[in-house]
Amino acid sequence: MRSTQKRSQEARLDAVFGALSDGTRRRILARLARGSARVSDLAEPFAISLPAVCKHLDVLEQAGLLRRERDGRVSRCHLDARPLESAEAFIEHYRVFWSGTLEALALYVEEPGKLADRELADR
Amino acid sequence: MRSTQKRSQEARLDAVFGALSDGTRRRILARLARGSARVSDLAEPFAISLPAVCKHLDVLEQAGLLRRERDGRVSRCHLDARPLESAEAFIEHYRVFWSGTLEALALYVEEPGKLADRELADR
DNA sequence: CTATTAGCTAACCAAAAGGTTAGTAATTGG
DNA sequence: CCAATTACTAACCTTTTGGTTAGCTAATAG
Repeated sequence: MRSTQKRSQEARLDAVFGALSDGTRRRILARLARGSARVSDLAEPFAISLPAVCKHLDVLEQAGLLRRERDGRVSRCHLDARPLESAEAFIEHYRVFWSGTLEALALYVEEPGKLADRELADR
Repeated sequence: MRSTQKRSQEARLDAVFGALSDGTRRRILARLARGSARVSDLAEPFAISLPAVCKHLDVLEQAGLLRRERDGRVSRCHLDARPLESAEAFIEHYRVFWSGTLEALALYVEEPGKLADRELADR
């Protein structure tokens, strides 16, 4: 139960960060943020083949970041940004380590383990 | 100058998100958040070989998330979370799409392009 | 009806990712 | 000095990734 939950959350993070690790996919997400679009519209800015774009869409869909809604011969693609929330939550734990105000980091250094044990427990 | 001092922001995001897309590397980062550690210490929790861990450390180092400081035969590894700031900045642009308060999203829908053109221009 | 269009599969390819074992270099403990 | 430890390369293997071309299906325009 706990381990199952943990695994799936880990797999979700794998998929989301993996999806974000490619510039083409990030550009597709940026395009979708302006509104839903057809596959051909999404493919238009790129110098790669349509099937290659389809594979990128598959990756985004697997990560839960894109939904496809088939209407006739047209697939309309929508952004679903919700999986980004867990990705940002992960990164957010490290904010203290880059934050301009070093008070929090100093606090951490003085009391090691306190912050880490609470927010960075093995996951 | 041999080392590329200024790396494109896109390549940096590729590297950072790619580094985060693996659970082993995320666990290594979590460990480093508790303090610097030797390579063997980092490897200890994992059922993989030491060279495999070294490769993960290489990936993290390439992404700028880890610094190695050789002291004798020991490499001491330090977290450098600063590259996460740009990763979070990227994700942050999409917060409006998952945020609980839907006012901003509604605003966006009413005036498409306004928000997107300002914050999500393909870079 | 026919031709075109939109989106996909299938099959293939090269390169990268993630792992292994074996071996090497340098440092350190006995 | 000798042996063990630490971290790393080198070489190799398998799977995944990101791309291709060719071909297929379903829907639509004329």
